[in-house]
Amino acid sequence: MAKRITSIDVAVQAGVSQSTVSRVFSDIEKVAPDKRHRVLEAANQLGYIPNAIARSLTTQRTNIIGIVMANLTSPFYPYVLEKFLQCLRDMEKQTLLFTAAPNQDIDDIIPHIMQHRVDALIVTSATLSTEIVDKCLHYGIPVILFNRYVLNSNANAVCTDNAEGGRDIANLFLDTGHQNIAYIAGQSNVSTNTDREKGFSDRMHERGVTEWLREEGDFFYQSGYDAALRLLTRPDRPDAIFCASDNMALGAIDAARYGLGLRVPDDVSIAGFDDMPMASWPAYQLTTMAQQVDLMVATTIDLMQAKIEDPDSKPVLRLIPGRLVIRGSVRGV
Amino acid sequence: MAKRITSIDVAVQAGVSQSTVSRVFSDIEKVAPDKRHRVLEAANQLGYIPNAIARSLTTQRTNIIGIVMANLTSPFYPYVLEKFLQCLRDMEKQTLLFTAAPNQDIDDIIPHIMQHRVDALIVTSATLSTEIVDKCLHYGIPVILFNRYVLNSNANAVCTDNAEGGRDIANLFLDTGHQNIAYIAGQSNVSTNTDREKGFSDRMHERGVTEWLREEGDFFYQSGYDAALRLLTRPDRPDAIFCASDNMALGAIDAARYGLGLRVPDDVSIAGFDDMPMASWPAYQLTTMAQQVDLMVATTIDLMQAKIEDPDSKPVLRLIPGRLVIRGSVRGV
DNA sequence: GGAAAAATTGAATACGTAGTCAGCTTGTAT
DNA sequence: ATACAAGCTGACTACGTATTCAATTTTTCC
Repeated sequence: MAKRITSIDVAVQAGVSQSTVSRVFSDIEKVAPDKRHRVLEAANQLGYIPNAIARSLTTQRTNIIGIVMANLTSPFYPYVLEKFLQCLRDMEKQTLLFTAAPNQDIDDIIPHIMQHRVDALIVTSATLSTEIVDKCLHYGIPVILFNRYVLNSNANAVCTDNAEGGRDIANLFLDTGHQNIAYIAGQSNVSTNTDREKGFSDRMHERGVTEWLREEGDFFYQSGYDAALRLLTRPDRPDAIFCASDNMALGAIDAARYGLGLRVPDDVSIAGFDDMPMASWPAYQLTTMAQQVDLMVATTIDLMQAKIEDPDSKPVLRLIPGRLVIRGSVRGV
Repeated sequence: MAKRITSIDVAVQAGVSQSTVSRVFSDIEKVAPDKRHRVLEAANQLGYIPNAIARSLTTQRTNIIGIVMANLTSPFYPYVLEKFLQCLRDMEKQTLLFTAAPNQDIDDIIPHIMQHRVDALIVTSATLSTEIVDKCLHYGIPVILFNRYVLNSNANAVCTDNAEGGRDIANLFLDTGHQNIAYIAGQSNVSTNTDREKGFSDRMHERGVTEWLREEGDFFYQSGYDAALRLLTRPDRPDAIFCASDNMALGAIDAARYGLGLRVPDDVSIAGFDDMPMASWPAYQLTTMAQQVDLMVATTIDLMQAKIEDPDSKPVLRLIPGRLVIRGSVRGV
């Protein structure tokens, strides 16, 4: 393993000072064309690659963005991650990715992240305590929550308008004349679930429906499958099920079809939430409330940039409307 | 935004030297219990968090592993990524994640990665040129290819035994009496495809079959759907299709069922490769050659560790056998 | 041609930590 | 009581770059 080449080596080789080499590579200050050329030549010859570590130490910027994720196994989040990676790559930022261990509190991994002095932290699918957010901000690390929000927190947040989405699905089922509607919840302590359920419930009440069936899952396929089995084997079988996630909706469809031999949507209508790629597959044709991921990601990046540039800006919650995507899993549309 | 707290601030507060603070946090050298206590107290009081950047600069280690991925949208790789993240987290390593832009050569992003002086680089779903691998090694950055290999390269590689898997699928179809077998290829310049196809072809020849149908896809769902449509609308309709990926196999199943009203496996048997989570869903019940992801990831990490500890160790290619998972999409088993 | 302005350059220093080395303290064996 | 070892501790420096400031060179404009 060879000696590591530093800017000083390049400087010596090119017959200039280390400052000049630095200037050539930071590309901001002016350097005379001939010297620039000599430096680049020397750098190329020696195989010099600037050391981002050392650079970060002096500039107090790492150009690294931390992303906290869970649930990489659900197909929705990989798509989100991919979008973030694309955006950040286009901005010449690097991405440090973190997941929490199954029973690990997200708050506990934040100090690890902070050691690396990321320029900002994007948190998806997990909620941070107000204290830890404030701690990050105190250290000058902006925090942006994606698809989560915490009231009275100092973190920026970008979120689908889950309540509105829930209302829309209630409307959809009622408009198409469904009589016996059920809801399959995700984990009931997660805001994405509670908001969707709240919107759904409110609209149901507004339109005069006061009772409906409810089962609880965990956002994943299997729980949707199981919950749907429970619902659809009842004597008062529902004719429509709103699932708090596409994952569960796909499980519900499979439960209806393969578990019980029912037809979707003839025997039971099923709607989901997210619009993950599989929702459009011929096998499912899931009618669902799409999250506008591209827009959400872009908004998140914008908020992040704004907060990096003006750390004192007030925290913002941006609600992004969902888009109802009508496919074939709800009858009567 | 407050002043950044450094080890010197802690040292002053605790009435010790900066060295001692460093020793307390690097946790290797001995420090008298009372001083250690005073340091920790002071650190806690001031909200001190060690600066990993500065640490990396002196230790010449970042504790960061780079991972290069493409195809996060195919459900197989998120699972792989999740496993890597778990393993690395357990080792107290951080993960810097990179994806290539659609038409970007992986070789071009390596310099960006090297700037950050990652301790090692894991490359999945992309192939590196021999030159760039050597460049990484020259800089002391071990490279481990995951599910890819390059002959005569100096990179370590961990790979499913794709050829053996292809042979096994050929055996499966022939043993169960299929007469007219087809193959749907992934991109034909990717080793995962060519190896699977080579194994499949060889075994077919060995067992006296010299001709079969072939279509080409790109490993993704839609291409499997389209290719299966082409195959299954032929007058000499195949009674078995081996798809080079589960993704395409699911597309093929949907094409058969929803595109053409055929039954799987009664009218056509379909086998895949990967065993991604959806393969086990009731809707598909896909018989497939499973890649032993956990074992592959663990092996990759092992090779990485070994190479970090002994940079001069010879490059190794580890073939991990696949496991045939029999479900319901192939008849006669 | 000369003065002033602009552009370029290099020396020196800061960034925050780890680790070396020498000195100090304490304990131990003689 | 003395010599010696062992255990701690602190001063100092390296890590590789960006950046400030002053010095130098070049350009511009009368």
